[in-house]
Amino acid sequence: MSVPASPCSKCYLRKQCLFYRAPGVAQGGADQILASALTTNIPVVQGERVYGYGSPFEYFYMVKSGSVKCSLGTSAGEELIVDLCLPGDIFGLDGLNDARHSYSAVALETGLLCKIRFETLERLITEEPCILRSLLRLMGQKFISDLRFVTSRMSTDKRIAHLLINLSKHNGPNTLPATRVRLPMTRADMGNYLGMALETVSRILSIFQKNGIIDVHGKHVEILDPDALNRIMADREVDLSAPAADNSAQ
Amino acid sequence: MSVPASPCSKCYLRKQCLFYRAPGVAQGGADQILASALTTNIPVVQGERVYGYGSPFEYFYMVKSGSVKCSLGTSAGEELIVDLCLPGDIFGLDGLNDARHSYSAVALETGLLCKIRFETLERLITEEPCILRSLLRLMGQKFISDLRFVTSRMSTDKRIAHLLINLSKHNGPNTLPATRVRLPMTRADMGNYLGMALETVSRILSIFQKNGIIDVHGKHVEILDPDALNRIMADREVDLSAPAADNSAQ
DNA sequence: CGCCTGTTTGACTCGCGTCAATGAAAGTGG
DNA sequence: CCACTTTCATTGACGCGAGTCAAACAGGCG
Repeated sequence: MSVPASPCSKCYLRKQCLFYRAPGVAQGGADQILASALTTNIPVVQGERVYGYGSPFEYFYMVKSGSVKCSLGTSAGEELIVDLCLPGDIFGLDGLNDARHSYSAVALETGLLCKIRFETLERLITEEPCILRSLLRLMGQKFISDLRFVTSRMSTDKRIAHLLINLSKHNGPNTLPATRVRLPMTRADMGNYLGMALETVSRILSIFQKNGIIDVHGKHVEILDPDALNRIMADREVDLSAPAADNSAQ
Repeated sequence: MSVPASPCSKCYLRKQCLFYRAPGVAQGGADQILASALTTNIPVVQGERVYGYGSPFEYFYMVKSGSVKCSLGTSAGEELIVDLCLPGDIFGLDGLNDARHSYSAVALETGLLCKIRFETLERLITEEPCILRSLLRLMGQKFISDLRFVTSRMSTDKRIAHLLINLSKHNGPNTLPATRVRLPMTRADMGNYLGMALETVSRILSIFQKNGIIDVHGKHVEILDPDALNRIMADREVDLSAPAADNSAQ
């Protein structure tokens, strides 16, 4: 083909990328569509706001590296983090119901984003119906997030276990091994996201550490006993009262 | 026109109906599209399951009268009500991410539903792009539900106030006045939906009643002091310790 | 009339939020 | 390179909101 290779054809996330893996689109065709519509590798630094509440809705974004929090603001000035976006995740869908964003999106870590203009995507959908399927499936995924169940039903230790397991599952082959997790956010943000006080986050991480389940150093967590984490999350009895590891030499 | 009038042209919900009010579609055209695609006035009785977890995804539904709860099941057999659908609301979008529903939908009250086959809707989108806008806006609305904020940040009395206000706002001109609310669900379901114990629901309703804010009789609630409800929700100090009304004769 | 489901109310307990103080780490300027 | 400031994290003490357990009550239905 005489079409120039899209920048996505070598992206390490291409297998999980919404736009790239649109089912039913021949790869060459998808590349062509992408090359014309996507803006790739947009750098963002930690704390940078990608968009704010009420700002005009123009793009869908994807996290290529780093992480992004999407949060909802209140009249009292508090925030509620409603979505945590890691590499491969999409955000920006909160602008769909009117022409403005109802969340704000802030980079938790320095990284790279890709984006596609919504109008372009709409046009592409009418030209290539299978993209609609992809988009709807993607939105469906965001819908059935179990976060609401986690925050409204699970005890605080279960919530932390849940988050740790989720983060470790998110580690791809190109990143850390599944037993090493980098917490992308502060304790305050974790608490906000999980619906608990930041002190509780810290306390539970300490308890897990005392029991030899994990090893915490700031934002870096080593999962020593994944089974224990799973047991905690699965509601089976786990004794979190007595230290299990011989940390006495410390 | 020789096209027969669609059953929707006289529906009392037509102004808020997703399919009917698709913007940019000439009314006659919309009617025609609807007549061919919608199944209207499907009766459901209280407790009837419209679809269950894992059942094949075929339709989008709309509540015409009555109410429907959408809930997520857990391995332990509990349920979590994630959506409460009142007349004019859409449900069924939980089937979008794969070909099966991830929620179950159960009628809370006897009423009528309308439905549209998803495949048909997909085809209509490619023929009439403005329907895509409608659908996406609708999905966007579901996204930015503030329920997560309510359940994870507000105290239990605020949550109840929030629900009562929402229900009263939902009363259309054809239904009850804004000061009269019919609770569509049991205390247990309310608690489940709002993330609290059913006893707490009952207790708070009683407290509101003692303070002369509402008058409760089973599922029927008369809002005596809407301002007080709004103040409770808005975090301003409201004294809920002493009875304000002269109910001593009771 | 008794059964069953749903509601109300009380008593008790405890998980976790709040307040507070200290410690560690990271950024800032001279 | 080292003081200073600021942000972030940890740990303890304390109290309250709300869950759990339990019992009595109301209403609907066969």
